[in-house]
Amino acid sequence: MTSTPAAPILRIVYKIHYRAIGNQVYTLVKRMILVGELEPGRKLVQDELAERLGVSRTPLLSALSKLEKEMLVQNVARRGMFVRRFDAEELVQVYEVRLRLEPYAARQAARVRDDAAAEAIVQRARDYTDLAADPNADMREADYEFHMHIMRASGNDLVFNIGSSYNIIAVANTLGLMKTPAESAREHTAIAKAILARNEIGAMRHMFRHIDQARCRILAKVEAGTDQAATPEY
Amino acid sequence: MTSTPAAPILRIVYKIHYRAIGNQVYTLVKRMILVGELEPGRKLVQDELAERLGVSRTPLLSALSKLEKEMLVQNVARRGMFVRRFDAEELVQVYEVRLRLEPYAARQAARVRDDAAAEAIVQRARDYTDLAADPNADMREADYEFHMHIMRASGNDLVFNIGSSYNIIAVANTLGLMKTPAESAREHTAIAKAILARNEIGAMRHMFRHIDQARCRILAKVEAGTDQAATPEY
DNA sequence: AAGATGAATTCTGTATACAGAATACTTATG
DNA sequence: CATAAGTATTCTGTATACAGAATTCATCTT
Repeated sequence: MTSTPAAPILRIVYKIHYRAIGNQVYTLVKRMILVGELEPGRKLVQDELAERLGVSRTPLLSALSKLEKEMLVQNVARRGMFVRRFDAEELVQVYEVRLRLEPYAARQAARVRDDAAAEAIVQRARDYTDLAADPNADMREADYEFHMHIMRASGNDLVFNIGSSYNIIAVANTLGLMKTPAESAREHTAIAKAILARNEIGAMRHMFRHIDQARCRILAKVEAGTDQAATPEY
Repeated sequence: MTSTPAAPILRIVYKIHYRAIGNQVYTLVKRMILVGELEPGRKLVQDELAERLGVSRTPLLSALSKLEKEMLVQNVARRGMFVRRFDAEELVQVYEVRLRLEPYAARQAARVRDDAAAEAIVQRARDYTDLAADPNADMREADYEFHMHIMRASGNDLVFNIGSSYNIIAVANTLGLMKTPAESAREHTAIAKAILARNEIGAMRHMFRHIDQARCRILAKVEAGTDQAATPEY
């Protein structure tokens, strides 16, 4: 933010966007998995996938390594990479993590006082609401965008990184375990409003409930008689 | 846990350990960074590092991709990979995340009722205490082991994965911002005892305080006049 | 002598090559 | 006809090769 007079400015200016193929491949494959084009359990034959993307196996390998760290693909030694399967049990774990991180993120977003970011969040809530009007729309992308904007606005890069890494948010919907879009839309709106109003506690609480409800819903499906408290202290 | 009679058992039995070089390289480079052999800001020249490890650049690239996702190295397009620099600000963010996840992990570990795991945690607390007797011992490894054992015992794979990915725990100590080993040793012991006693709430609270204190200490160093609440609700 | 210009070198990003494991296929064998 | 053995093929894991960007070094200009 502060100027650094001694720094060689040109370096930054003339550097036209260059995006390594490896990164593009990473984004593409990730998307292919999340939208279900590469379905869970499927083996990712490297030559095949590389050719399909028009690249060699080298950048593909980098991408798959990252996705492996994200737990989106699984590497079975000497057998290959497979799109990972998520069961409801694992989904619960994801929600346990989200339940701890996202309320904090929402609170920070409300605290940070970045009007542009707050507006962007409100806009994502609107987008979600608009899309929710269509009964057979795919809500995953919109949901992801809303939540990621909040994590971004929190100012905590690590939270943002974790959010985008383990964004099984999208996969959750695939399993058909989520609440109705209309319900979510209302909650998103409430969260966004609280952030815009700089209501830290409200943002945090709304987010907590939003995620906790989804979590409970999944939990109920996993098995009826879990003694898991509905709302843990932390 | 339940047996699957139809599954080909042999597959699992005869599969002798095979560990891809890529994974070994990943572990090695990570260690080299964490112990400071590859110091922050240093450029990782691929040929040089590959030769030093006795491998080609291909597996090294996979490893570096993963480390990039862990935020341990940074890739500057067309310039190379660099060991990332962590400032106190970023360290605070790490602690904000740990503050949300680790108390939960401790609570789960106390709930899970896995005696072997609980014993292992107690042992790590002992190891830490023993090492703390030596005034100029490097506590990082022991600290890491203690915390990771708890996350492992929580049964939540995602938490464990996040913990091992963003284990800037070690880097924290490097910056000399931590509390004294003796102090930590007492806290570790208290946490371990609570877990062994299946005291969920106690384990959670002890862990919370343990991390919160470290967090406050760092926060104090970052700048004296932060209005950040010492103990946020979530 | 300071700066600009251009050649030489280093190093990244990506493609290709190759050895051996895993798998599929084919042929023998009871 | 079912099973086993042997062979061919596919595919992973890793090494090597190569084009071009970035950097360094030497030379030239004013």
